[in-house]
Order: sequence, then structure tokens, then C-alpha cells
Amino acid sequence: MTETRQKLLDAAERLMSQNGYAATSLRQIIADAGVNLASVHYHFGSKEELLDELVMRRAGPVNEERMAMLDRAEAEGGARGASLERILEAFLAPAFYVRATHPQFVKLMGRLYGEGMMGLIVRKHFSPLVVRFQAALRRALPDLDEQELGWRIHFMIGVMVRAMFGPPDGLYADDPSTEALIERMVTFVSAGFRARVGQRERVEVD
Amino acid sequence: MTETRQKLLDAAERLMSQNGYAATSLRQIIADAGVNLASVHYHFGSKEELLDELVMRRAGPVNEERMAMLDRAEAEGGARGASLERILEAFLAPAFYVRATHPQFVKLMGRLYGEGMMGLIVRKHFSPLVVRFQAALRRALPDLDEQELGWRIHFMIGVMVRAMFGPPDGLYADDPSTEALIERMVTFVSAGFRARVGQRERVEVD
DNA sequence: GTCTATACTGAGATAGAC
DNA sequence: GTCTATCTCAGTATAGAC
Repeated sequence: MTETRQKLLDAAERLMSQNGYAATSLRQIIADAGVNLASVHYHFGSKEELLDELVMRRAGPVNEERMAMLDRAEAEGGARGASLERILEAFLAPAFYVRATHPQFVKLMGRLYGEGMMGLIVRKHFSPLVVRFQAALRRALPDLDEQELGWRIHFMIGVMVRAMFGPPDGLYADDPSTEALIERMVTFVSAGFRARVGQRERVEVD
Repeated sequence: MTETRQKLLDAAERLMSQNGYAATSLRQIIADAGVNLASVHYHFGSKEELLDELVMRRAGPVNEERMAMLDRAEAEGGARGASLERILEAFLAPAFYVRATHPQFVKLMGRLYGEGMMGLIVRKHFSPLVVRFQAALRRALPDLDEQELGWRIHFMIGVMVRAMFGPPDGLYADDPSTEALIERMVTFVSAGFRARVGQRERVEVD
């Protein structure tokens, strides 16, 4: 990979994580990277393909880690299969672990999901991942019907995207450590996945 | 309100619900509405202010309905306050009831949240709503600490936004009725709100 | 008060010289 | 591989007709 490519990807990641994809112009990016405007189209072809490479250079390793964690969870679970919590953790945690080395990337992913820019990338690169996790969840929740499972996965993505955006707007919540945030998501989402259909929990809290 | 204003708002709602805010140009909107380009700036001042009016002409009534449902839930709850499920339903249901008369508006709201365009509008117009619902949840979940509650509200918004976007991408989920969708959200989210902190549910599903 | 015509700046994309 | 110049289309602004 040439130096120019690197500079463009780094500048785009930095700027887009702050302002989103649409609001970040190629002219901002090339100014920040110190290269010529036409080099974007020489190296990537378009703004959208630049984004594709930008996402995949980090999402690739994230998805490999997700698969590896799911492997371990299933190995430990033996014949029962992996537990719900371990499956959810395998999916959610690696996406936030990258905060340690590339904090802006996580925020960028949240923005991209929100802007609808992830749909294409997911269809293009994430298919094996989606299939495997759906199958694992299917097995962990055998009583949940297919439609309901699909919607709950959809809801989980919503929770993840929101968490990637950062802490809530108001003054009422902190910015927790990565581990605490993952714990919060898994606790919330696993309870949601386990909820009985058509029979809301009516127990009063203590 | 003049006819031109109406036409612009209607055209913008239709087009933006399909392609999002940023990807919809004023020139598309004025072509669809059959009016002159400059009329946008005469009537609204800018694309962003057009959006503000567009959102509030429907979100205004939605928020009033939310307040009214919360009033009823608290009246029924008496001294105990409203139940968690009723609070969540009061927040979520009215946002989806508008599908009956204005189906595109719900999708538009999902897109706008995703694009980060709702932040400003929420701060400008939704403050009383946020305060009231946060207080109601606080009361329904007295054992939950403030930070945790803030994050769980954040997560709920994520679920709502995802549901507004429409059914999940894959072939694995249907497009349910509004009532069924609300039921699904309330079931999932209420279980998440009730989950015990730092003590994940370990019960196997039957 | 309302609308039309037109111009200004900045976006993404592209062709061709070097 | 890189750069200059240029194309089309975006949001915005204003002058002036009715």
C-alpha cells in the first residue's frame, strides 16, 4: 500500500468519525492528508469505495475475532451449544475492543450504520458472519420463532449502533470503560432475547 | 399555510423518507412539488429549517399523544406510579401509530435519527418530553442507578430507530402489523430495563 | 406577500498532460 | 502515479416581476 493511500484512509477515518460520511468532503480529506484531489479517484475510484476499504481494514480483524470468540464459546458449551450471553458477547465485544487502538473507528461505525452506509458493506463482506451468528442464536433460543428472532437481532444492532455513537446526550450518563459498556449491552440485550413472547413480564421490581 | 409550503413539505417528506436527508436535494424536492427553487428559502430559510417544520408538524401531535398516554398510565397506577410496560408503550406506540395515516413519516424519522439530524430537533422541541419520561422510568425502576438508567434509555432509542427503519434486511423476518411491532419492542425493551445489573440472567430457556 | 430568474460557492467526478 | 483543469450538480442568496 502506497503512502498516499494510507494518508487518505487515515484522514478520512479521522474526519468522518467526527462529521459523518456525507458531511465530510473529499476536499477536506485531501487537504488534511496533504495530497491531490484526483488521487482519491486514482486510488479508490470513488468516495464510496474509499469508505469500503476504510471500513474493512479494521472490520476484517474485528469479524475474525468475533468468529474466534464464537468458536471458543461453542467449544466450551459442548453438546448444548454456546450460551446466549457468550454468543452476544462474541458479537458485541470485538467491535468495541478496537477502541483501545483506534477509538475513532468505533464512532465512525456508529455513524455509518446510522447513515445507512453499512447496508451495502454488510451484504458484501459480512454474510458468513451473519449466517453463523444467526444459527448460534437459533440454537441457544430454540423456543423463539424465526420472525421474532430476526426482529430481536435487528433490535440488538440498534443497541450496538447507539452505543457506538457514544454516551447519551443528556447529563444523565457517564462514559464507561469498554468492559463496562459491553457488560451493559450484554445484560440489556440478553434479557431482551430471553423475554417470553406474548406474555410480558409483570413482576414488580422487588 | 400557503399551498406552496404544503407542497414542499409533502414532497420533501416523500423523497427524504426514501433517500434520507442528505441524499435528497432541494432541486429534486422542488421538481416533485412543481414550484420554484427560491421558494424554499423564501418559506423556510434553509434546507435544515424545512426539515424542522417537516418533522414538527407530525412529531408535535405524536409527542402530545405520548404525554396523554403517560398521564393515563400514571392515573391508573395511582400511588405506585405507572408500570414500566405502560411507560414504554406510552413512549413507543404513538411514534408508530402515525403509520396508519403517514407511513413514510415513520421511516423518515428512523433515517433522521440515523443521520444525526434529530439531535438538534430533540434538544429544541422534545425537552419536556424527555424530562417527564425519564422521571417516570426513574420511579418505576427505583433500584436502577442513574447512569445505568441513562444508558438503557439510550439503548431503547436504538431499538426504536431500528424498528422505524423497517424490517431487518435478511429474509428471516416479516413486516408485522403496527400493534405486533409495538408489542415486540415493549417486550424486548422492558426485559432489558428490568435486567439485574452485574448479575446476568443465567437461567436456561426451559 | 409571493414567486421567478439567475448567479455564487463548493461538492464529487473525470480527462488528459506530465 | 500524480497534478491541472474542467464538468455537473448541490445548497444558498438576491434582484426584481407580479
